[in-house]
Amino acid sequence: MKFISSENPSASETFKLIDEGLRKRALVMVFACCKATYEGRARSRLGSGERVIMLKPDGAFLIHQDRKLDPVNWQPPKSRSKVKMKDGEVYLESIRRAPEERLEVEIKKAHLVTYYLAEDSQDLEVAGHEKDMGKMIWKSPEIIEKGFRPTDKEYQTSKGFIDILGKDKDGSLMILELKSRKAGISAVKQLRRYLKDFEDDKGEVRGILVAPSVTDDAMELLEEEGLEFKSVEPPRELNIDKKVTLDFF
Amino acid sequence: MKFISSENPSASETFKLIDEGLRKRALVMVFACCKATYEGRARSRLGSGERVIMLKPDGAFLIHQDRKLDPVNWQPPKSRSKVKMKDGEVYLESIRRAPEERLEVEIKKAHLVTYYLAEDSQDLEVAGHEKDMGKMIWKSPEIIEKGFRPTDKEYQTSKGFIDILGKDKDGSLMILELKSRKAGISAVKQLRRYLKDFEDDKGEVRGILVAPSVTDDAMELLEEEGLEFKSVEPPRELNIDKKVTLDFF
DNA sequence: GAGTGCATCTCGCTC
DNA sequence: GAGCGAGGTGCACTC
Repeated sequence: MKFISSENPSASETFKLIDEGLRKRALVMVFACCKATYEGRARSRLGSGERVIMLKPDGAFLIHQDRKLDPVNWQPPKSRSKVKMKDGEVYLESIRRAPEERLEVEIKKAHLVTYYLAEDSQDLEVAGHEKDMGKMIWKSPEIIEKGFRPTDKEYQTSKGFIDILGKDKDGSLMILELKSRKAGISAVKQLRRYLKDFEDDKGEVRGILVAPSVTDDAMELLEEEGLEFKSVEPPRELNIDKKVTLDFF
Repeated sequence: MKFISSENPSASETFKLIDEGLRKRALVMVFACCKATYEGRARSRLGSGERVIMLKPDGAFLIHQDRKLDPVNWQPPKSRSKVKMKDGEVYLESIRRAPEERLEVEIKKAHLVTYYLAEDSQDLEVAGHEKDMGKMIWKSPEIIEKGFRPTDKEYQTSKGFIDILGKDKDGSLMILELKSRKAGISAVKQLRRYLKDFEDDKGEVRGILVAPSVTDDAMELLEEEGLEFKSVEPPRELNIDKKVTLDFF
């Protein structure tokens, strides 16, 4: 028994099915004409229309319209969902604490109510973000240049964390700012700020922006500031043995 | 006829229903055991498990697990969704251009396939973000202090945009940095950077962080830097006449 | 189409 | 629990 579904249920059937789904910690889906109000970090109101409502067993609550990728209203996991009947109408309520937030949905007419007992133990494997780049460079510093020796990662300064700190073959300090996608002007500014923390140092200090590419403005500013750019693609292998790579970074 | 639904459909029924839903520009929902691979800005792989798949008429594509608020895999609106049959199995494919991204889903077993013809003309009304604060202060500058006269909004500097620029009752320049939620240390750093652009000015320049509250570190840094904090809650009225307020900001 | 910055960002990590 | 930074961020807006 993977799911229970009811087409065009009455209000009391709707209530019963949602309540059952919540108690069984199922994934509840409701296609209905509804209204919603939200009050918390902001405040919002959504007039009547037909939407898909999703209540997940971890407390996540989503209302999806027929457009956009993001839900129009939502509550994050660990929120507490309830279903209620009042004056013959079904209401959904989701409350979050810290910050205090409240989402209320008035179901005018439910078209289809379903709950699923979804079995899913798989987690997503992803590759290609900044952390992977860091691991790769830490393991194979010659990607940056011959003779580069990284000494620190996530090195704390008064301006923030330097992704990778190291020395070149001549012993000059190298500050690496990593971006997994095209780097913009803000990445250059960030790098520039880190360099200021080292400008009193005796030896030369080099600042290198490491990214697959840069915007034109960013490249311009790099040259103005005497900073360098090294084109590096983030690694995209999914078959990495995680135990090994975690030791590296 | 609001929706068409089929319980435990065969592969060919699954294909037919999804194809029909896509052609009718309906909101298609599939509860199924599936696998997914994504390749684009990053790369990902998701092993077999039971999930809810949503295909919206605007091209948005979402795969939701029974946990988290965010979809585990997705494609944004304007992507092109297709359904295919290969070796007796149903595949979903969504392709986006610029950046080139591809999501493929292999449906091992569909439990419930539905498509909805959702009628929803309502848009969300929200209040309580930074822009609302800006409007409010522009309209009622005395919120900041008696005698404050704002002169510019979104004022461009080499360091970025200053939210509101103005003068106090003595003619000193005032730089306002707005945050609609608790401001952290980064907001203070941002304000400090803007001030540097005016430090050569003759008269006094005041920097004011305007937010409902600040973190302790942020308050500390404000005091160190001789900057000010003004506690202001973002407005939360939903009944604003948009035509009027748009003229103000 | 690219760049910039806000968001009820979410999510994961660290302290 | 709070703070900080990355993200396939999405999204609206400007240029």
